Amino acid sequence: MVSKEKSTGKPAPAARAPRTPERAHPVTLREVAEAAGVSTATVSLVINQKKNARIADETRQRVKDAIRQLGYRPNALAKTLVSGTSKFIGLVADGVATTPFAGQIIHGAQDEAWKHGYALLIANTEGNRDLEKDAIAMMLEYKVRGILYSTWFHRPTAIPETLREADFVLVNCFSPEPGAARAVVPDEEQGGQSATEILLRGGHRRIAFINATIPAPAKDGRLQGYQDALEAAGIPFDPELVLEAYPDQEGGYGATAELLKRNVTAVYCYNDRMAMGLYDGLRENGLSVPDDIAVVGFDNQEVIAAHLRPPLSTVSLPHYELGAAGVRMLLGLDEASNDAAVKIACPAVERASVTAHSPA
Amino acid sequence: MVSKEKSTGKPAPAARAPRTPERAHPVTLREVAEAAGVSTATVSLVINQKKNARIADETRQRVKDAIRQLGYRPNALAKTLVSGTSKFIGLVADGVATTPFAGQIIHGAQDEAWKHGYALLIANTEGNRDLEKDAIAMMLEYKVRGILYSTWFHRPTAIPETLREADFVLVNCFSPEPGAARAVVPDEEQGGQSATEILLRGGHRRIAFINATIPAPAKDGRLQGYQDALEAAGIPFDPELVLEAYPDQEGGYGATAELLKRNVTAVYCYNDRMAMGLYDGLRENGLSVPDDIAVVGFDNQEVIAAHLRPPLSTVSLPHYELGAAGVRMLLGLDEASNDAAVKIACPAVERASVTAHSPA
DNA sequence: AAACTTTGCTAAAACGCTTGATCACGGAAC
DNA sequence: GTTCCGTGATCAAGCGTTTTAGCAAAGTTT
Repeated sequence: MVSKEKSTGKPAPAARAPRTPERAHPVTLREVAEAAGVSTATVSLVINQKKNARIADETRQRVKDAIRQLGYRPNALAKTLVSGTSKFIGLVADGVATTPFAGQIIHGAQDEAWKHGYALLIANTEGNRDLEKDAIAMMLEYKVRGILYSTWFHRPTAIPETLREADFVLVNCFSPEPGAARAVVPDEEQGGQSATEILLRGGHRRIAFINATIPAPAKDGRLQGYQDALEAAGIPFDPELVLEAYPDQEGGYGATAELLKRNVTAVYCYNDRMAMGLYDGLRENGLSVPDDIAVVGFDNQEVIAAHLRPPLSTVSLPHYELGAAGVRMLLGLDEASNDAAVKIACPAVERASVTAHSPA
Repeated sequence: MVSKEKSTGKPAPAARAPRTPERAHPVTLREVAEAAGVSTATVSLVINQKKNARIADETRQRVKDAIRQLGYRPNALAKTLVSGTSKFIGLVADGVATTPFAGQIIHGAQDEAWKHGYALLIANTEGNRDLEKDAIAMMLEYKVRGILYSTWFHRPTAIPETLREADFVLVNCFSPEPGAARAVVPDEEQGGQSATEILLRGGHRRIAFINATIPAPAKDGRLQGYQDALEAAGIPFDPELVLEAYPDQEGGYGATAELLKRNVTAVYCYNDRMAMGLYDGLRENGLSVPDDIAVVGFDNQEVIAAHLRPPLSTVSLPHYELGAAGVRMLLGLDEASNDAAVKIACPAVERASVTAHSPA
């Protein structure tokens, strides 16, 4: 019974299967053209809805039917070959997943790229310079429109040599050499100011700031913002109220004792993790948030901030926006110069760790 | 002074700039060939190191020099056009960033794809069916080798019609119709068993399980694993010890009172967020972890688990591995059938919330 | 009825690359 | 002095599109 069933006609029910044509080679323009009895040029014109193309309605319909019939999908690769410019944007990240943050950069970049008809090509380098070089090479070979070079925390970065072969934008990082590249970063000063203002609005006057020990743009910026907010409120800056600790849960916890000596009613922590530790420290000292001490953090690390008891007021790092803005800058839709990084606002997120009304 | 400086020769110092040639059109094979004084075929042969190509060493060197000189980058798009098969793998995710988890799937998929010479094309759909359709269409047009369809939490899913036009694998989800598709999911049963075993190894015999209220493969699987572990340890299953609560911090906190009535020495929580809430509840009742009550969670949500006080023992959801395994299945490197989802182990992560030695 | 104009469509080149077929040439074998 | 062979390189077709120039037929002016 295993005879050649070549010319006997298809026995299967799916006589002209529109889907999954046995995973042969994909349907091409030419095949559509043949099916519709026209030239490939005509099919192309129909597909691309060229306005000044003159095609009879009847023909147009015939082509459309053939396309549907065969389940034709245009080959985007071939398209870019002739047009010369691809519709790819590369995103190289030094830690896609090391942190919950990086995902947001991808997300923002992807949404924005999509909006303009671009596809995102991502590469994760985990900070490995060799991988990074390969990743960039790959992107260059795919003739990306440009590359977003991003870091998972805001910092200065050296620009890889090969990156310069492409149009590129730094995201969440910047070059220490001025004028070297376009960049988009979070506005740490404004963020620090907003964080402090949450406390000021709560009626607090003696506000401590637990800063990080490790140097970073965030360290300086967030402090500056704190000072600016105080100044705007007419409160003299007291260096005594600025502590420093390692920016994690342990650091926050460990800073409790020092903090309590300062006799403050409110604390602004460098980040949410420190705030989380501080919560533990305060609790152990029988103090409650926000009644005894109001707390704000920074970063809006959802999993922490939204779920602490009480939920933590904080300031968001605008990772989604950074990704999106990076794409817009790359495509020339947003203003940007090499001379100064564009700063994206860090919006305040108010929760229950600060009471709105003034304390005693 | 705005005269035509066309034929006056380049005044700029960079006479034969090897990098960034004024962002003209990219250097092509032909240009390299001309520079080296050979045919494009020869250049191609040199680049691809064809073994049975006979090229004189002298020529080979000349070509290589020209490539370096001009900063030539092969056009990967053109390459795939002629070879017929692209080097793309698509990843569609319903929540790249909604959760810290999804990033790990991307990461794993990207690393593995990379390893086999593939580039990852990602799309984030936020569960929007229209977006999803567009995303899949885009990937089909880029002639991807296949598509990874992933969800941010383990669940059954309907397979989008267009997805069938490609080779695909479900990642972190599965089709309710048996035999419909290859899939890779976390091994919830084993995970639940491992979580329970951590407590058993700690010497505990009366172990509560706070399960989720919302139905999910995880709910059933994690319970099953708990029962399996007890049975293996010769401990009769007591339904009284299984509570249910909404799987978040509030739920865990709210379950404290009920839990304390059960008179247990250990608790296994459906997830880390519940454990986080439970910590608060226990603390309010003057109980300490792990001395009074040992706790394990599930998910290994780093930001929580590693930073609670004490750090939480838990079980990892293998998102990275899911992404990587998905790619391997797609490429046919791992065994896989349509009949049953491949399960990836959820490794235990022991921290300080369970003491190793037996309690009173 | 001759001269244009419009309409509907196609031929063919081009995009950057790979690859099987082919060729010229010098040396070895007969 | 043919014939054969190995070496080193080129030719040319083809991958799936887009796009410009152009052609034939039909319609519109004079």
